[in-house]
Amino acid sequence: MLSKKAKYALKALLYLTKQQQAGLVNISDIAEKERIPKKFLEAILVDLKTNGILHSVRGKKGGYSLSKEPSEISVGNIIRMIDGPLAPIPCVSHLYYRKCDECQDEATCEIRIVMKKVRDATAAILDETFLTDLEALNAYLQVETQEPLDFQI
Amino acid sequence: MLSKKAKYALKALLYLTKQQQAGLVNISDIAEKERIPKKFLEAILVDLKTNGILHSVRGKKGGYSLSKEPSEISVGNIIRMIDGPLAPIPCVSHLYYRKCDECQDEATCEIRIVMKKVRDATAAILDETFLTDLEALNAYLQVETQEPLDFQI
DNA sequence: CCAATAGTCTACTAATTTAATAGATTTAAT
DNA sequence: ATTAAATCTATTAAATTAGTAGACTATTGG
Repeated sequence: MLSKKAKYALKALLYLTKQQQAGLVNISDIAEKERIPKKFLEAILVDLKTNGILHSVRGKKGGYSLSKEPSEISVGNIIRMIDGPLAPIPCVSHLYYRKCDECQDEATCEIRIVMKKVRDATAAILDETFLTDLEALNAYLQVETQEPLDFQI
Repeated sequence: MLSKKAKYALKALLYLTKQQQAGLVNISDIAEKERIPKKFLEAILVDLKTNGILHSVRGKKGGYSLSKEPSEISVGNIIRMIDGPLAPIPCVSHLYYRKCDECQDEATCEIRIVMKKVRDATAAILDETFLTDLEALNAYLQVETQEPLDFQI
């Protein structure tokens, strides 16, 4: 499950992507428009800043902006920053590899193989979806609302 | 993240699959061989029984066995029984659909579209991997241990 | 029938993670 | 100097996860 924190991060970053030419955007603005608890959002933005994708200016007229191009910030990156590994079990993570506590022998663990497939499929999607893609998708959905997309819920 | 509980369930069921012709297998046996805390395993097995994939006999000489063919029990099924939806957010789940709390408008939520892709890719793998597949994989890994598989960790 | 063995039920607890909140501090603009 | 904004430290509340304890019930074999 994606945490609320990660979802808030995605929403905030997407908002900043849309507002990119507006310059600095302040926390209260993001919190209000995206309905994110302000204090919680504060912590999230500091986190994203520490991870190098946000830039901030303090004081009056201060605020946040993206410090990288939205075409270079992937959903996978963002989720990893907030929630950690995409992998369903630690032993199949690329960037956060860890031996599973319960695992007797990694080399002959069948569960591991299946979960590796899941992690690879997930990463293939999330690491190739960038903020610009979400922005484009949003624009599309706004217009096509009358005629809904054909995927099944 | 897959919970330990779900992982224990998978291990227990795989053990029962391997022991299928041995008839009934008791909790202590599974717990010991798979190194699962016995009392915790008890609860898990009751859960799986309630979900209709295990059969049990009480009393001396009692124990557990699969109540369906291992070729009909998918990893996806098992995980859903223990951890709930495969979907990373509730609004893209097929079997456990729920509106996301934070969501203002589902129809124009970009995050939803990406997460739907992830849920579909995950389900495609887990719903098509059955206990028999894991068993076969295990047999393969046991033999080929000398020459490891060529996938990357 | 009774002792041993094995599943079942109810209840609790402990640890961890998630989702915040409060309040003081620092920085910059006007 | 005042105001608006980010930042830092600390705490808390709720939920989830992982596990434990102990009494109860059913079956078998002597």
